[in-house]
Amino acid sequence: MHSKVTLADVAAAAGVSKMTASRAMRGAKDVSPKTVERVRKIAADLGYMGNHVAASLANSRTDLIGVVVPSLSNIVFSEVMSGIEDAIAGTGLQPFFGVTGYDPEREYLLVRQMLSWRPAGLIVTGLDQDAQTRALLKAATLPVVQIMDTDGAAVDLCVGFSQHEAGAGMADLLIKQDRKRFGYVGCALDRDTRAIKRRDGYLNTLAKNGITEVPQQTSTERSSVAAGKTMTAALLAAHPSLDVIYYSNDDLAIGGAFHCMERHIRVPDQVILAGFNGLDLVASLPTPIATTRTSRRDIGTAAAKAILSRHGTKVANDPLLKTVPIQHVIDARQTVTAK
Amino acid sequence: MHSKVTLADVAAAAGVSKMTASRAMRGAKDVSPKTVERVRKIAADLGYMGNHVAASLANSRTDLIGVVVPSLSNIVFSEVMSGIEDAIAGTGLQPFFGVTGYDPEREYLLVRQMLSWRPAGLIVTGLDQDAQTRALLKAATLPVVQIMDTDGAAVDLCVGFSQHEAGAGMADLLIKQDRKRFGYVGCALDRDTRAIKRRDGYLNTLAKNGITEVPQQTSTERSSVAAGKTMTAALLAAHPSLDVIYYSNDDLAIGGAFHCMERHIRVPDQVILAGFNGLDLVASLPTPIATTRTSRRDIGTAAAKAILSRHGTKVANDPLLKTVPIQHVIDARQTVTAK
DNA sequence: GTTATTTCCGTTACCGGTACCGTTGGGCAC
DNA sequence: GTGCCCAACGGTACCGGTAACGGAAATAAC
Repeated sequence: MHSKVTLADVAAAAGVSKMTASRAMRGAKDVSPKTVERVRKIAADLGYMGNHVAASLANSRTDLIGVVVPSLSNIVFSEVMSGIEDAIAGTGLQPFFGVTGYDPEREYLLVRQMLSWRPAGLIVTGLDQDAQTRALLKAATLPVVQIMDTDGAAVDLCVGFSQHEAGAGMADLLIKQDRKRFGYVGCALDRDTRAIKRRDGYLNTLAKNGITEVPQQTSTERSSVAAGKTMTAALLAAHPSLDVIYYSNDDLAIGGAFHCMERHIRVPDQVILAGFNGLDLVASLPTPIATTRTSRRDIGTAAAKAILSRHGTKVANDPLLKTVPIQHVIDARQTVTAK
Repeated sequence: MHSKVTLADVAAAAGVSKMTASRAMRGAKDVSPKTVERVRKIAADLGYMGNHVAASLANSRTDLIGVVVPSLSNIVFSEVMSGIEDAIAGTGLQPFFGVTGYDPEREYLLVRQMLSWRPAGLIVTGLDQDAQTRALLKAATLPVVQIMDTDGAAVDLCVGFSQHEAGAGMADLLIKQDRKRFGYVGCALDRDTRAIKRRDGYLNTLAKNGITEVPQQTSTERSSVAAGKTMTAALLAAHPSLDVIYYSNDDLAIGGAFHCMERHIRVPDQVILAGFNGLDLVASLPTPIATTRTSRRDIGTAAAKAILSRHGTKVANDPLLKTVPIQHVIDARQTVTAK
């Protein structure tokens, strides 16, 4: 039975002490090349497999990195995780994740459970954890990176961009297009705090420009192309004269684009549709829609690197606030300028 | 400093032994309710947080469940992970994942690393691991679930459907539409073994029906809507008379649909576009495209449940092969029949 | 040849919990 | 009061590794 082979067995078979066997397996110093080779050969023959659990307990540090995201059905978070993966590939670190479903209580339990694995670092989405979760994160002696948002106070490290400014920036850009009748479509606004911030930024900026009548179509269901389609239909039915619709994200905006294609509503001549995220997909749409490009992958990579730079360090380094650039575009199909 | 509070500290503060404190915290038997309350109160005051690493070492079993997927940029695997999450939510199990990028060598290293965490179970994508990885999985004394594919021999448990039959089934359905000129567009066929199986099923079935001339447009780049668009353009430029194009997945097919919209090629009258996966998105497309609906979430859920059912069990139960149904449709927009 | 360095390996003491078994004391039957 | 039983708790020995330190043999320095 392979999995019962322990380091002591290997050591015994090789005629060395457990300690030497350990060093040989890890490639540590103070072992002769001959011994290393012999130990490793025997380990392979015996089917020995290291035990991370014991190793982690012994040197009181794991190679785990916890990732807390609100959802997996949103491709954006997959891309963030993908960026994390890229950054830690080859470093021996293992990501493990949990999904909150935008539920603060679940987030709290998740963070607790993760912390009790004593990970090397924690990456959590957003800055709006509730009090108990924040307390937990603050008390933890490990690097914590909050991502995707910079509107608020970070517990430790922070990588993202201002969601409020994202909404405001898109509003500015839309106003410059000389439009008059602005609408809004959003989902999950009861729990997606970042979507709320974007909407607030959007509405505030419109208000500053004297635009206070902004018909909205909202729902608590989760974002999807299908929802975008039906909600656009509803909004335009009630307010046919709208010449701008801002959506809480690209999925909804794509749904809006599909609705307009079917109804032969000219986009963007008659109505500009503006989403958020800059999904790859929107660049291929037959219809030009506006969006805000965000570099999710870079955020994941930067967050993971921030943890890596602290890995092994006992003392806390400089706190970090990294703002990644975003880019507002009226036609998502325009080529991306290399940065 | 919170995180240095150990169970011994709690025990000392509560005036009980470590053992009693341990039992109190876990809600085990043989502790009086009064003591439990007192210990827990003190633990909370001290900010005590359990240590999964030590606990796992002590009782030699973890609550981790490893998930190996080839990619995260494909929404399909996010959905699988989402299904896994659903199944284990509330059970105290923690998923941790790794991404192979369709690279067998990386998969091997990943599986090794995961196994050295002694997880409660392992979920890996596909049946086509290389020899060394298979050996590793076979030797491991834990439930291993291979998902997404049933064409081949499983190491232990298996949840999925026949990729070969999926391709064949779609070919059958397309032939029934009375089409004559079949084409194919695929990406990543150098490494995505499941896509290869679908194509083989497709081509085999066409051949059985006397259709041997099947123009193909392939690429090693990863699937995307953009790739689908350009590859469709290329294929139709070379073979304008095609009246069916089968794609290796929905992303490419959607790109094809977008191309046809822009060029005013009538879909499906002039050409049927058939994808694979049944992404939610395709149901909202203005243009009807064909697809095969697969229940990714169910696969994830079933895989996780299979592991759960063995959790804690020492002996191996019955091996399992669970085939989940798939559904071929010519118009993805048609309503999904409840199962 | 003697002393100062390396090089290489072993001993000891944990890391922070839990399983297992033993012990204590109070309630109850008689 | 004696004996018995069970609830409630404690002592000990690990789980499988690694850090820290120490010591002996081999090499270098003089």
